[in-house]
Amino acid sequence: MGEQQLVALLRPVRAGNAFEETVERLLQAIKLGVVAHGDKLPPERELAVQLGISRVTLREAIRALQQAGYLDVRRGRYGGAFVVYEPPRPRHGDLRRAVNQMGADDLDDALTFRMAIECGAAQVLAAIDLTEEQRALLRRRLADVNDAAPGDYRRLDTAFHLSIAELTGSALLAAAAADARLRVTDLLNAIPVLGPNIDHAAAQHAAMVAAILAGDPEAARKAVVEHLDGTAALLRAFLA
Amino acid sequence: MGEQQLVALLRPVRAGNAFEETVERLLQAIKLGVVAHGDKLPPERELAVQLGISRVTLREAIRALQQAGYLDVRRGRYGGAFVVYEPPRPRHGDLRRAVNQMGADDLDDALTFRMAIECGAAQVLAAIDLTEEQRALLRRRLADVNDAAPGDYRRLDTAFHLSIAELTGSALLAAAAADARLRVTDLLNAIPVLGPNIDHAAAQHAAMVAAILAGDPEAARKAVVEHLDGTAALLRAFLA
DNA sequence: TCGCAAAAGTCTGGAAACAGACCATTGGAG
DNA sequence: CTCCAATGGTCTGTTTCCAGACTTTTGCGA
Repeated sequence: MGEQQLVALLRPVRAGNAFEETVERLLQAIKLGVVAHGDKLPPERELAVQLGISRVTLREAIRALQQAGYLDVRRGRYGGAFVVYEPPRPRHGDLRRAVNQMGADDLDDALTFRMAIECGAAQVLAAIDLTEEQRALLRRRLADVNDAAPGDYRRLDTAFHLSIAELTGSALLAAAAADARLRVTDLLNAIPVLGPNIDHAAAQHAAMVAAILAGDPEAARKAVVEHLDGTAALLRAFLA
Repeated sequence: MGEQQLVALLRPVRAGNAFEETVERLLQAIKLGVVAHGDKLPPERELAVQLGISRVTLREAIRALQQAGYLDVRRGRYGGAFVVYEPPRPRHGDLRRAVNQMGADDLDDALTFRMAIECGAAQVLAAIDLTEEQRALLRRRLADVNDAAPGDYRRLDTAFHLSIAELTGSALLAAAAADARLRVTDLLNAIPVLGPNIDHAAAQHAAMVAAILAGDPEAARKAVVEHLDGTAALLRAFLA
C-alpha cells in the first residue's frame, strides 16, 4: 500500500503537551467567537471533564490566557472565566504575517481541506429531509450574517458555515468543519470586512441555503465551490 | 453562537492515554492493510518519533499487539515488528457484534462523515489538473482492486479510496479520509466479499475514476454518492 | 444580617510519559 | 571467522499530568 498512506496513518498521536493543546483549543473557541465577548467559559470542573484533562492543567491554560489578556477570571459565586478579547481591526501586514507563520503549503492544504469538507457537508445536508425547525435554524443563521454589525460579521459567518455541517447530525463532520474553519480563521481575521465582499458573500450564502432547502445537492455543491473560491481569491488578492 | 458548536469545539483534547491511542493507531494500520501481512513496522526509534511518543510507550503498545497475535517481534539486525495478522473470514453475527460495539448513532455518524469526506475529496480532485503520473496512479489503484485476490480485496479497496483524498495533495484531507474509513473498517471486514457486490463496486469505482480523470466534479460526486449509498445499503441488508 | 451555594484557588501523593544512556541479539560483509 | 551495524531490550531519573480533598471568595436569598 502507498507510503503516503502510511505517513497519514502513523501521524503523531498527540499534537503537543496537554497544556499547549488546551490553550490552543480555548483560544480557538474565543477567536471563532463560539464564546463571545462578555460570555464566560463553563466552570473549571465541567470544562476539565469536557476537555478530558485534569483541572490543574486546565487552570494553567486559563491562567496563560488571562495573562495574555483574553480572559478575566473572577472568583466567588457567579464568577468564572469571562472573555475579554475583542477581535482587533485588521492592519496592513497582518495577513502576510499570518501566512508566514503557517507556511505556504499549509495554506493550500487548509483551503483544500475546507473546500472538501464544506462541499461534502452541504451536499449531504441537501440530500436529507430537514424538519421545519432545522430549516428555520438555517434561515435564521443566514439572516444573522446579513444583519451582522461589522464587529460581529466573522463570528456570525463562522456560525453560519458551521451550522451546515452541524445540521447533518454527524458529530464527526461538525468537528471536521470546525477544524477546517479554524485553520483559516487567523487569515480571515487579518483581512478587512469590506462592503462589496460582504454583498458577494451574502448572495453566495443565499444560494447555498436555497439549494440545501430545495434538496438539490448539485446546486449546493456549486454554490459552496463558488463561495469558497471567492474567499480564497480574496485572500490571494490581499497577499499579492 | 450555537451550543452545539461549543460542544464540538470543547471536545476532548486527548482521546485516551498515550498507550491506548497508540495501540489503536497501530491496529488500524494493520487492519487497513497499510502494513500488510509479512511487512514490518518501522524501527521503534523512528516510529516513536513519527507518532510523537516515547519509545517506552510505543514498546508497550507493540508488546500488547504481539500478545494479541498481531505482531511477531524479532530482534537483531534485520529484525523488527512483523505483521502476522491476516483478516479472518467473516462469520455470521460479526457485523451485528461490531455494530453493537459502536452504537447505532455512531454508525450513522460514521456513514455520514464518510459520505461527506469522500464526496468532497472526489470533487476537489476532479477540479484539479492532474499530472500524467497522478492519473496513472489512480488507474493503477483501480486496476489493483479489480485484480485483487479475495483476501486482498478490502485492503486494496481501502488503498483505492484513500488514494483519492491523498492525490488532492492535502494532508489534512488524507488524514480525514483515513479516519472516515477506519470508522467503517470493522463493519466492512465483518461482511463477506461476494461476487455480485464486487461487480457493482467495480463499475462504480470505474465511474468515479472516469469522472475524476475527465475533470467533471459533478459526475465524480454522483459516482461517489452512488457507490457509498450502495455500501451503506449492503451493510444495512446484512443487519436486517 | 447570616448562611449557603457556586465558583475559583491550593495542596499532596501518585501514576503516566518522557529522554537518554546503555545492554543484548542477530545476520551479513569482509 | 570476526567484526559491526541495525535492531530490539532494559534501566534510571525527571517531568508532566492526574485525582481528589480541602480552602477561600463572592453575592444572592431568607
